Amino acid sequence: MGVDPHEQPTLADVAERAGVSVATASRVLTGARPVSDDLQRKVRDASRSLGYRRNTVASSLRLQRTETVGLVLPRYATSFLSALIESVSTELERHELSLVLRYSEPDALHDADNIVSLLDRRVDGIIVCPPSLEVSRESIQAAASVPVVQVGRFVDTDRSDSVGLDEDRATALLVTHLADRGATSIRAVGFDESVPADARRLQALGSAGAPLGVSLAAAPFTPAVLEGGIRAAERLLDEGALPRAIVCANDDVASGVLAVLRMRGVAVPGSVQVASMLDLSPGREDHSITTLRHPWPEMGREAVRLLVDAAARGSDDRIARRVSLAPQLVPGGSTLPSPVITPQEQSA
Amino acid sequence: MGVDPHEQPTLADVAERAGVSVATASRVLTGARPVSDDLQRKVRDASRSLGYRRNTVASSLRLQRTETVGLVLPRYATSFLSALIESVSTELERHELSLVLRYSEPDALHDADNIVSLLDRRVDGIIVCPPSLEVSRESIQAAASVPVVQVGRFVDTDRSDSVGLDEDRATALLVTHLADRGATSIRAVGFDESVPADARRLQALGSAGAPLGVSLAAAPFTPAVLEGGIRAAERLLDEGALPRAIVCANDDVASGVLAVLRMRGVAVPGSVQVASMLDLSPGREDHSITTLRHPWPEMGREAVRLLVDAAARGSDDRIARRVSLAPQLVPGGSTLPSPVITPQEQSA
DNA sequence: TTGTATGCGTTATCAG
DNA sequence: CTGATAACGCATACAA
Repeated sequence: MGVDPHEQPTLADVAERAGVSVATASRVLTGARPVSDDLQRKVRDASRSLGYRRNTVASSLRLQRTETVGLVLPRYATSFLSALIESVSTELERHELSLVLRYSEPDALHDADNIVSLLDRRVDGIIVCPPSLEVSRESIQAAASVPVVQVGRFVDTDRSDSVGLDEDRATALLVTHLADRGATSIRAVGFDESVPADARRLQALGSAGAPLGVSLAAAPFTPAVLEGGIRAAERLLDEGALPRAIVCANDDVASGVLAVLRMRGVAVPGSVQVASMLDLSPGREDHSITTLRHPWPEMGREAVRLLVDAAARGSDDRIARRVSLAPQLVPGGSTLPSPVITPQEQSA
Repeated sequence: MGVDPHEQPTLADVAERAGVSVATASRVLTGARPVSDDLQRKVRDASRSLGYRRNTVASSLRLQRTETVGLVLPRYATSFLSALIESVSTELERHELSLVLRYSEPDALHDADNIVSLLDRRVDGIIVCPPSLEVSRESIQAAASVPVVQVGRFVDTDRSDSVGLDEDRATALLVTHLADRGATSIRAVGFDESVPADARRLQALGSAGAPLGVSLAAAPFTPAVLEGGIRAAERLLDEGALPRAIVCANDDVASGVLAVLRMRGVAVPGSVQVASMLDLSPGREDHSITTLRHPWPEMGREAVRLLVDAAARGSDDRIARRVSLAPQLVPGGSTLPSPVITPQEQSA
């Protein structure tokens, strides 16, 4: 049993060196049970001088716990999610937990495979950002043996906690921002009414505007990309009836709209204000467009919090908890800097 | 030994059900050694009917191999790196390897801690994007027990492979692009000559331009952010001596420069062309600025390739390999669409 | 407080 | 080809 310098020393090596049993060495190093000061010191010295490091694999096998959490993300939204990855990672670190990351294709089977494979690794919990609704239902069922929390969307399951976005509140935030700045009519660009999520957003825009006296109309659908914004803006200009505000599906659409309006000499935000409902580059600090930013860092933190809590509580009384977070309104140069003073207020 | 439905079945359960020894069950499931067709079928049936899944923790302990690799990223560059994370993850998946992710602070001790902690988890290899040069030297020494590959920067170590960027080639690409489009003078904005990396880039700009008859001058340093670009452009305009081309440290600086030039009525790219040396939002397809994009996906792939290869070769004859990748020139609206026809060419 | 012995779930060695 | 058994490295029940 020569001490090969390239092999990691084991607890047995430490114990031998310290002249104690492995049990004692273990107890000193884990702090699980009281050990006399004398042996305590001997073990620590031995450990240090050998450069001992606990083998977490063996430890995991024994403890039936890996101190590891799996994070499953949809592949095709990667850049949005880097903030989420980082916050989850940071928050896990605070709990001495490791993060194993996995991407899922927009495909049910692969998604479930992913979770199963994470379970094979005996992760202590899973955070999943569901790529689609029906896909994940079964995946999450599959993971019933460990706590799961969903983040980013709500999926109809009563076996897992979830943290999502309060989209209606987000919409109201944006509409109020525009109304405060004098907008009396909104045109929505880049929304597809036949897609449930978009339909819901349009609906929310409408209901938020109504009490404020803001009318809403959806522009004919164009794709939610730069070119879509350009086409929509051109059509709007040709029709000749510009609204006081344009709300776009995301930043790219808004960029397109903005470019066309300015090129054609329309003052933005002077005569028309433009805003986006989805910030596409959360890492950047480019305030050219007023937009709604998902609170990814907070969502990550919250997800970890739920997970750790669920793990601590054990599997009894598993009641699904839903946490809603409001997005952040990031004011930019495409809407007016400060509220317009209305005539009523002036006379007051 | 009641079969608790909530406990994962073990190999022993499968063996019992199939009426064979655990050894045989293991052989069937791993395919390590030949087993008679009859027993093979029995074991598979038993495994399937029990929903058996191999416990990779136990497997790892036995095999002294976790099929896991660690990825260490600097925290404060997160959004740039999401493309790297994804490509590394995807490529690892092809090799049935799991990714455990960790962020490092710009701080030597923490960086080393990170690697040690990964080693405690017995990862089979480590990919690290070094936050700073001297920091990582020791960290990488610490990881001598497993293969390490550095990605994104070259650190002077002859014990690890690395994949980096061919910055000089990148610079030449950009300068040629500008020269082809009629630029005869370049002003560099947002570079700090006292920072070695920036000094090197300026030098590269100069050497690339010289043979093409392009002169280079650095503008007085302003920070490499939007405001820095704005201030630099204003100063340039006040001096009254505009160059034919402006090369900025990154996209943000370029945005600032662009905004000021256009606001003050300077035609871009008509009279002045503007380019950036660092694409800040690789996820986006916004072609408003000509820029250089790091080939993150390719770098990730290459890093995994090196790692897997190193692991296969074992620790003998560890000669450090360096692979350099050229960045991609992404043409945008801030430089001319196609090369200018020079007088010589016209007369030819 | 300390030591002995056992098991976590797999895989590999060694006989048969 | 198959089976019994010994590790892998650690943590704990139990005995002292």
